[in-house]
Amino acid sequence: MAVKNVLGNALDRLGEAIVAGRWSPGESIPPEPTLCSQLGVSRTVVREAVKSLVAKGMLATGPKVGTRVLNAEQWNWFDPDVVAWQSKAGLTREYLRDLQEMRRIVEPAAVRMAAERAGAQDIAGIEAAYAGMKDAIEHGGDYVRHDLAFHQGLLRACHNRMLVQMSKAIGALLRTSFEISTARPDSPAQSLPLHRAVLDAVIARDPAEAERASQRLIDGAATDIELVLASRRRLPSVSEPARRLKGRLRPTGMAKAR
Amino acid sequence: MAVKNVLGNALDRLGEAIVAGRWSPGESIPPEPTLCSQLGVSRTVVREAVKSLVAKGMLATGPKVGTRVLNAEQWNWFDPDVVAWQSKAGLTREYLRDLQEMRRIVEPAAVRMAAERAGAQDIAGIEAAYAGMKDAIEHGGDYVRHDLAFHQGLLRACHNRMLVQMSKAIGALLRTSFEISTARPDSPAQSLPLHRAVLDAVIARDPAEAERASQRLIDGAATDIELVLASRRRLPSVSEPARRLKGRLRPTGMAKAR
DNA sequence: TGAATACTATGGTATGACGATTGAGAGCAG
DNA sequence: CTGCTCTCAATCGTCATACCATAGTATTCA
Repeated sequence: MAVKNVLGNALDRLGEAIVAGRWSPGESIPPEPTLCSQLGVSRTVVREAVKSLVAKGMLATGPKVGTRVLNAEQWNWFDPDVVAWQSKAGLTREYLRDLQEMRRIVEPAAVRMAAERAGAQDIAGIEAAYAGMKDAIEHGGDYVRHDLAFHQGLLRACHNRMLVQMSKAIGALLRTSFEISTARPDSPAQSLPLHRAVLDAVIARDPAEAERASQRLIDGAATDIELVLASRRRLPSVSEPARRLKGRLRPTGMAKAR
Repeated sequence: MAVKNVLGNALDRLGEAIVAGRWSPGESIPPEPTLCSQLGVSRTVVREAVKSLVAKGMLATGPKVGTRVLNAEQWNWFDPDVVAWQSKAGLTREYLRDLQEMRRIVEPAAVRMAAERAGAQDIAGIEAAYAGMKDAIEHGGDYVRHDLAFHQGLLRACHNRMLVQMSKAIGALLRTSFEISTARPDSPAQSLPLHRAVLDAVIARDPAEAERASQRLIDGAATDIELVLASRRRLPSVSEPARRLKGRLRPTGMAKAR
């Protein structure tokens, strides 16, 4: 875990605040000098952080008009940072729904392509991830990490830059569905054979079967998530203003573990 | 068309150079002072431009190690700027292929969802775009713009933030497929009824039919593109270094139309 | 010869100054 | 009193400079 530099901290805090709904879309965030004191950094850093957020489609700036928060539809939802901030701020119902729908559409198709195109290296990587998952279940260990690697390997094996992009976002979904399986400890063990089936179909170069197996795998995770979505009274929602943070952002500048 | 500020120009020139393959992945771009003189701007601007590119996943920086170009797989391919730069640098075979595959997967599914969820406003927008397309064919006019609006409206009507994101990238593909129809002037007229069919199915709230109609529409465009891909001897490719640009970047600082 | 140390190139941060743009209120005419 | 114009000021945009932090690289010494 490396420590982040000053800019990284400021960027994260701003990004998290925006994603958490600290300011509603269209609203202006405080002017640069104010942010400087609130974040405890120089104007240089504030400006570079803002520039990064502009680049991610979250802010728009203009002289005199201030720096405004854009509508969430314009954010780069495939950006790893945006995904991380959203995950930290709390996965809303809408976000999980969007993510799940997207995954349901993209992953089976990508797996189908992977069955046609995966190279030996791709398969070796996925096989290693599978071994890690199995080992984690049998002897304890970091299951999520290998699960992530499995799906990411699958997505990468389709050799399509656009589709690979989505693996980052899907990662957030996987993390959540594992969070959930805390309540259902048998979940990983149950889904392991489903993973195996996908991998076997890819190795056998059977696109149709690979697609079906992938769908079964995703549907299993989907029901898990829906169970929890239904059980939780309410999820933290972007639409409810983060009134607790109404004061200034905490101006701590201490290095943060990543 | 508004004029861009200094940062916008510097950012575009850097972004275009990177996308055009001016430096290969892993290679360091010139140090900041060099970029300052090459681009004719202050270090502040160079740094903010670099920060934007870092935010888009194209660069990584570190003290002493320099600023390195990341592998193209890590770029935010759904970022409008990245798409624009790639389009300007020349659409490579691989890029068009990736884009087309992605569209083939996503758009029919999105249209299916749109048929279930589209509101009156969504449909009104798409209907207006269709009218624009028809008018452009019959009386001349900007066909592409309305075609873009049509598909973008469709994607937005599915009310899924992730899927909406992709409309930006698909726009680049549509522009290309229209560029192509210069060689086949009847193409728009032929595809108009296909568009109508999609819209009708959405209005009728018939998801299955909407999906099929969308597939027909996309396949039509796909064959057009493949024809041109096959006819062109070779497309400008990122893999071939942009040797013509070997000297310094042109240091013109003039305002540019956007 | 190898390892510890000093050096240096390069990005990271802070500060101050001035320019450019535009929203908003003041002031004037009708 | 209403409506237009015009000035003003708030805020971002750009530049310049200085110094710090980090990590390769060279140098020196055992």
